[in-house]
Amino acid sequence: MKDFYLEILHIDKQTGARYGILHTPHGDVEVPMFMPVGTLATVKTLSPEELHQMGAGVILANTYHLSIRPGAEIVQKAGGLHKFMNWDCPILTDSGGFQVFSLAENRKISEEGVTFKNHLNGDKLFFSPEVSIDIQEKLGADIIMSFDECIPWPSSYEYTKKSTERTLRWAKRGLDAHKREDQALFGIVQGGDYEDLRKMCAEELAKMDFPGYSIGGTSIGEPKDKCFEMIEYAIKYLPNEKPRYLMGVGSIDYLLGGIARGVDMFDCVLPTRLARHGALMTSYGRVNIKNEKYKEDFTPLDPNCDCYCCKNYTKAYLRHLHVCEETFGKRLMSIHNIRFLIKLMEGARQAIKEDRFGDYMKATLAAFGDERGF
RNA sequence: GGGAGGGUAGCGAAGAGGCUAAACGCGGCAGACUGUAAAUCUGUUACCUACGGUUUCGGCAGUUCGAAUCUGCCCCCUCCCA
Repeated sequence: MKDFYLEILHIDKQTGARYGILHTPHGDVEVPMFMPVGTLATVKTLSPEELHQMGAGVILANTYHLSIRPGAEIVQKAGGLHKFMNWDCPILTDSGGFQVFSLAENRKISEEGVTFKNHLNGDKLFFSPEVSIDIQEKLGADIIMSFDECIPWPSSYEYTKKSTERTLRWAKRGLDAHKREDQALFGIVQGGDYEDLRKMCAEELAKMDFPGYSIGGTSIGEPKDKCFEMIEYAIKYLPNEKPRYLMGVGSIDYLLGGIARGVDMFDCVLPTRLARHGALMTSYGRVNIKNEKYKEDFTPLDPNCDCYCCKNYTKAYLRHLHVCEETFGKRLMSIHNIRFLIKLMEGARQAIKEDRFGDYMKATLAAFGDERGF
């Protein structure tokens, strides 16, 4: 598809991080970028207008969840996801592969696909590579994912090999089933933390010539160095000119570490979930807004932040809203956390363009001052 | 004045002789969260010089090896009838 391609404009001399523009049918976005997650066709508590204001480029939605409610046909009748949810910029849908992992108690995997017992009423729900592609074509996102199995960590070599080979066969089947010309279908690199399996998977996917490649099976409880290894094992064997998407990563250290290793795109529920739970990412570290010490703190959450929340409200007010379980607090804090990550990316892009991404990473992590990086 | 029912940790509320420093809920405090079954989940919440010790279930006095639980008196609250 010619509407979709990555234009790499600069490579950071310190780290090899990439700056570029991703062209999509719904507009161009700069990378590296962070994509907020709107599983059910909404980034929880936020409006599209707010997301635009924060500088969000692409947002995610989920195939498994939308196929249950409201159903792919309804979204299709609505005119596709963009119209349905009033989001005119690019959308990426995940294939349901993550649910193979997260809903593992209620599913059975076979060569043909995965039979879920749907988490709402126990109905049988069969997902194959073809079914997932069909649903994603109906949803109509700009970027769609191959149906894979997100393998738990740790997993045995034998299981990882078996599953990764199956994911590869599924990728091929999805590719064959995919018809829409205005959607970029990404292949997903699995392989656990085994270098040879990651290599094999990446090389095989590269042969299939996807318009983009995802790195899956990370940020599911593995240690940070493992995650970075898995990224490196995969990226080494992926074509340079294609976009690389590290799935499910959203903490500051992982994001910066991913960029340094050549990742272009990230998504994560972390900023929105943390926000709803009163945990905030700031330039000086993590803030748990419900802590008593903020009761009378009438200063902004993050003096270095330009978001609507930080410009207009105090920590004491945010704490009050959170303690009272007021929805507005969740919105304000979601705005902040997402804006924080998007701003982190803006800084990263600028640093790459100026060949100082390594310094930027070091300084940002030092200022954050938390080993955990979120 | 007569009758009935009550007083348990910050609040609500179980418990009706030892397994009870006292269930459970709320509130408080703290923590977790990474391609969203998450506006969710976990820990903690009498006091202390804290792998042990001290003082508790309206008050006082008893019964008992042992009492929040049984007895007596007192104080207070709620409801009904006058």
